[in-house]
Amino acid sequence: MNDRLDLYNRKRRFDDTPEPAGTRARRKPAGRKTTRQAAGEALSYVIQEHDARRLHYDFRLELNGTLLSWAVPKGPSLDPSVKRLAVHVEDHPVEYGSFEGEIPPGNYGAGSVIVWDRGTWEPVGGAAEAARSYAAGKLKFHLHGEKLHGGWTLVRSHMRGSGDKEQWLLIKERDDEARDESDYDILKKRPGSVLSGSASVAKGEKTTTAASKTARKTAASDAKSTAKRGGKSSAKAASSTRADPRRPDIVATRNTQSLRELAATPSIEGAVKARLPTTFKPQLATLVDAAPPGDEWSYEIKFDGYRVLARIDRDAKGSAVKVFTRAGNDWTAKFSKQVKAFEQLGIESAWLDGEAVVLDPNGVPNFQALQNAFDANRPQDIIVYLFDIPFLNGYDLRGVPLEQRRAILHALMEDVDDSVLRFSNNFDFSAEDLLRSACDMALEGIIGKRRDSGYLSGRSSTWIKLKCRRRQEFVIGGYSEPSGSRAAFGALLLGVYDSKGNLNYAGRVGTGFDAALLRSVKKELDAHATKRMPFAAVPRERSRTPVHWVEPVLVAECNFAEWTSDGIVRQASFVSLRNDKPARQIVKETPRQGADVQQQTDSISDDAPKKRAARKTSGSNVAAAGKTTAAKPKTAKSPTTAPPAEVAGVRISHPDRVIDKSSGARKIDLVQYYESVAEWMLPHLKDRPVSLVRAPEDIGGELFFQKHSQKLSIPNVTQHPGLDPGHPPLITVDTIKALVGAAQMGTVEFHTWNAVASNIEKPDRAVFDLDPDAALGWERMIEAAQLTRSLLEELGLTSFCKTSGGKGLHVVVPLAKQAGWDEVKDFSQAVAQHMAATLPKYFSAKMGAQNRKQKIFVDYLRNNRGSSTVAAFSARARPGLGVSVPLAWDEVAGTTGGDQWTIENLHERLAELKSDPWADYAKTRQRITAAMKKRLNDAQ
DNA sequence: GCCCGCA
DNA sequence: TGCGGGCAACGCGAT
DNA sequence: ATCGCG
Ligand SMILES: [Mn+2]
Ligand SMILES: [Mn+2]
Repeated sequence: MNDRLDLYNRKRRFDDTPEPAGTRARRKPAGRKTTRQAAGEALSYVIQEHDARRLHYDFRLELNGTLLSWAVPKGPSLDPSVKRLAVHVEDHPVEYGSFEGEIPPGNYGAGSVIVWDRGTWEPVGGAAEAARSYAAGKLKFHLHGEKLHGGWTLVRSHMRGSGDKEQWLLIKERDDEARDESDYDILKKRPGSVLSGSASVAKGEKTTTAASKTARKTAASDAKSTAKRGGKSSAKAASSTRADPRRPDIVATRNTQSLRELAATPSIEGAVKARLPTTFKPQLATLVDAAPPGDEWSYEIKFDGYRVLARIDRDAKGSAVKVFTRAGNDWTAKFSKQVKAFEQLGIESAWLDGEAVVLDPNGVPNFQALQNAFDANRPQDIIVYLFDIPFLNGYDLRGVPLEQRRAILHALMEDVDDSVLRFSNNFDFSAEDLLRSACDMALEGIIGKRRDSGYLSGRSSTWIKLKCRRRQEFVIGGYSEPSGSRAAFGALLLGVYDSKGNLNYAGRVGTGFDAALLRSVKKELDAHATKRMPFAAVPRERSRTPVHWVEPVLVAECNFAEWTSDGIVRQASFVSLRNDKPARQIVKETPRQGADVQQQTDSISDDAPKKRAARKTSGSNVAAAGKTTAAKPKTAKSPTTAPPAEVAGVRISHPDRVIDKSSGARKIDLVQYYESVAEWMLPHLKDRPVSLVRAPEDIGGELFFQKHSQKLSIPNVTQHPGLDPGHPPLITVDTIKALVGAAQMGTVEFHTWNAVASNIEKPDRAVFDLDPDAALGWERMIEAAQLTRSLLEELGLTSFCKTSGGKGLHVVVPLAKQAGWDEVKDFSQAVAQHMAATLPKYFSAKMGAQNRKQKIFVDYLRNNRGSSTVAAFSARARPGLGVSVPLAWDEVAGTTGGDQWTIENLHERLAELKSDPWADYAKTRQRITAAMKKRLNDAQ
């Protein structure tokens, strides 16, 4: 039986998509040949470019009446040295090979499909042999397509892809058709469809695939062509049509040349002679949910990037150009390429305002890519879009209308190197149209600015931002009980079906309802109440209130900010119940990717990457006099603590709340524990960025991980803006007040980075986190720690041991702040791998439970930049509230478990200690040497 | 635990 | 006023 | 290509 097409047919709804329905592979209309090869006909070959969730190329070869298919994420390469991953996917009907068009949202594989190449293929050894080769996992063949020719190999790798997908590799054979990837990228050189007129290649027109896919519908692209047609400068065009007639506009009427002359001494109306300030605060946009009426606004695309201010001053001693973040951090060093371009603007002095972005392969600004570019120190990948010029050549232009400032800026940028510096255009469309286009293109939103406004530092209403919200239907699978005075229910539990028919949990929505809606929705919920949990897997969240299930038949339309990578919606807001669509058809809709923003718009701005907390370094240094200074060990529980209490000068709310049911420990006990160990603990926290595990209710309830300062919520912690680009400041806990303050805020665990804030790129320690298979006895852990120590010692490194407070031990290696993150990480990986290689019965260097059966996982991954490990003396949010405790090596053998000490009993140990078991830690001066690396290398 | 957005 | 949601992100390894 | 884990 040939059932290979069943899956394909099941995944699609044929009444709803323009794709061909598969006829049975072998059952054909009368008169048609049984199979092509039987008749000696050539076998067809096709590559379809499929712009689905992920852009990929479907590589298909006809054999035995169907199309064998692989998804090749990166497409084919003519370079024999380049292997391209090809994920084996289900067979497709032969007819599908000529399909080109849109697969509507909601259908499997939604997105656009074009036939990128087609022709015939010829298996080496003939068709009969091909079936065997295919089964054996190695196909050699020749292609006769319009784009691809010559010999190719598809080989099944030993690797396995996700699901039950086989991983194959697509490789060009060495022959006359082969080309070096670096000198000929066929995907770039021959984009587009080989069918019909959309083959831009035919005309030799250079078009990116993303642009060709989306250009047709975006207002932005129209904007560009309009601007292009209208003249050299769209900014100029804009101002000439929009200038306020009451104010004679000396800028609007000028051409570029004339504007540049004007720029040399911009003493125009509104400009004031002024010295160039040394610091400058940017103007920020206010979030609004609807565009204001009227045409006084011009719009720009909101970039998902990082706000930068450039200061140019040729009179300055030192370098003329400096680049600052919004918070005023000097990031000049990260923008070496851009600095050169700034120098070439021919400006004497200025403040320039813009946004740094990295465009992803689709031409969409991508914040993650930007971070990567910073991390990898690749300034050449970064493009700075400039949109304003508040100071120029001795004049303060903040009083000059926006349009005129921008016209001058644009003129100045006429000849700039646009690979690193660009002018960000504006669009004179209706905000609605532009926003829709922007959202279509998976951009974040748009920025509106009053045409006639001056430049106002800080948050203001003359700049606004309109954000894209996603919107789609969800299946309601349950609801949580209301709390307080809320009626009916708290939130709806949402789900979407996947292609296999599983209803996957997709988060919850608890807002957007008014009282009437709550009531009417509840009525529906009650009508469909069930004991049966409808999701494929129980949602793994911990709900604040109990949940109830309903049959998965109700459909809720919601809007939301975005999907998380876990398939959960963020910031969902209820819109309405829908009964026009069967629940079974509700699937995750993915926004269309693509749209080369750079080509289509040249546009830009935004106020800042992500929300960033307001600046504040709180007065943690104001030492509270007397009683609360040094930790006076207050070990025992306070017998009766009348709420609210005060500890170390910090008010403690709900002191008597039980936070650990298993031990009965109360919030005040944890707070007092931290107060009592502050003296011991603070040296481990000081100046070290910290992530917090917080449990505001109790450790059995909702836990969350906090890496950045949340607005100003935790009192007394120190904030470090700029260390983690694009995020609110990182936090350090440097004082007892901060420590207790954090505990007051529900912090249970403190996890520290392997570097200090003052030298964030140079880790000062490496950590080996020994994680045991649950089945192993503690002796094995002791032995493992000692073996780890021996190896390190052998290499010449002194190490220190502490309990984890949970199940294992940590071995910590102090290092001089010398090597970078990568080097330390690579070294620690080498150590872990060496251990796994020499004692494979004892150690594994691979994470994952199945790699650790009867073994101990040497977790070196804690040594990544931004990773953290639970700090010494931190409690753990687990039953019993274990504590991570530093040990002398000669004590290790006598330990009984990773959670041997708890917030309850640690004081006993501390009271008995004669000296700090880690007394030598601070004195240890050592670094990773080439010799050490070599020994590890040679050994393995 | 607290800030924010929404009713 | 009171409620609910957010409060990390990234590498690794499996399938 | 995507999921789950830590
Ligand atoms: Mn596909
Ligand atoms: Mn561990």
